[in-house]
Amino acid sequence: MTKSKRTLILDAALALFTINGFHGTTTAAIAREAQVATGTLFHHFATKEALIEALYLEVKKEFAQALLQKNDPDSVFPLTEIWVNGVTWLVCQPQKLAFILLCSHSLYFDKKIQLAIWQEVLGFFTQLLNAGIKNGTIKDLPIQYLLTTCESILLSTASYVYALPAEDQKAAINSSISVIVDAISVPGADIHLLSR
Amino acid sequence: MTKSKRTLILDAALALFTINGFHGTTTAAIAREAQVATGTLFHHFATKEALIEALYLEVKKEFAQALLQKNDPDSVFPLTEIWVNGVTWLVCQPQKLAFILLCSHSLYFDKKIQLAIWQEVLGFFTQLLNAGIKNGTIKDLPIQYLLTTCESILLSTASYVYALPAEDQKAAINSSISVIVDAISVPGADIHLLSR
DNA sequence: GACAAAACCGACTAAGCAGTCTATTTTAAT
DNA sequence: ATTAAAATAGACTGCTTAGTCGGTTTTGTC
Repeated sequence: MTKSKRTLILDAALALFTINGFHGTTTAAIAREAQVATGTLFHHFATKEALIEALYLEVKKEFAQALLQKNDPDSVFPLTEIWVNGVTWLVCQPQKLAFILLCSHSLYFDKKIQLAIWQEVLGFFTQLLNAGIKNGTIKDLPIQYLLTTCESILLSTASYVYALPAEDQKAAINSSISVIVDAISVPGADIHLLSR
Repeated sequence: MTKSKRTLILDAALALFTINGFHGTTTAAIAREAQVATGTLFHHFATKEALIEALYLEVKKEFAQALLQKNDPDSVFPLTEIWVNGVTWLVCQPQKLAFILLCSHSLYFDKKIQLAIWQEVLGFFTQLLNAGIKNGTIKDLPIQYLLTTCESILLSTASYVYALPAEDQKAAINSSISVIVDAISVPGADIHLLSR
């Protein structure tokens, strides 16, 4: 089965947005890149903004799934596994990383976009942090602050690691674990308590 | 002395950019907000992009000066003083915080903008970190990674603190110190070594 | 006060863009 | 095979917008 035009359009949009930004990318350019007529583009997406929103939803959904992916069936999703999942996925999907970065402060999205699966990630992570606070491994700071801190360090770490030569990336990801862990956990506490 | 038109234009641009973004703000709107003719705007700034660049330079310069500001004459600029300087300034200048956030991933700036004073900040901070690595207080990670980590935590902390009620801000800033310090320093090392 | 230079004004324009419209092709169901 | 619906095409349009231009006012200097 060949890729649908809709997918081609989204792929083209992702590529162009991450190079030229939302403003710098015209719908005509997206259509051209996708080898599709502008009419087709607007058949699938009512407006340019709807296209951006659809792309945002898709990327965020993929990202959420990557974060919650279970690699080790015995694992119970400790913080570090989610961390490595996240950085690794972002580094392997640099366009999506750039897109998420672009969206994060773009002001293009007035209204909050509902995204069930992302709420799930947030909920899961919140639970993990709360448990950690309770058992004394995570600093007793407002959850919201812990979440935004994790997110911003995650994104900046991924950006940094991506720029590295491939052979250094794995080691850099491992080093980054101590940064996030020390940032939010109580000094000296037993990290492994977080696994439960 | 009354404000120059040039300043009025920059003020208006800052206000509008942080609300509607670069694309969402027309030069006509900036001129209107500044109570100035469009001709005047283009007399002071050759193009819209030149205006954005000028605004960026000014804001970044102010920010750099705020970071390096000496409050305590006896102090030798330890990391935490710079940190508190930075967060406090950003929280007190929310428009400039929003603008810096906006610029940080905007793709509007193709070429690197030279900014002597910012190089100075970076140089100073780099020196501080290197000294810390040498005396075992700062983690032995690549300077570039330490710098971007500090910057991203700084910005996300400021965003978070700004959203808090005024009476909680001071405490939140103090809590944030442990986050940045633990993130980049060697667990158990004597923090005060950093002051030298 | 005469003169030039700089600052200022706002109507105007040329280009670029999102989105439309009508016509054509493909898909799928009966 | 027929037919309706969905997908596709691309020329076209009306609006928006960055930037211009000729003229006017302000500022500073001798």
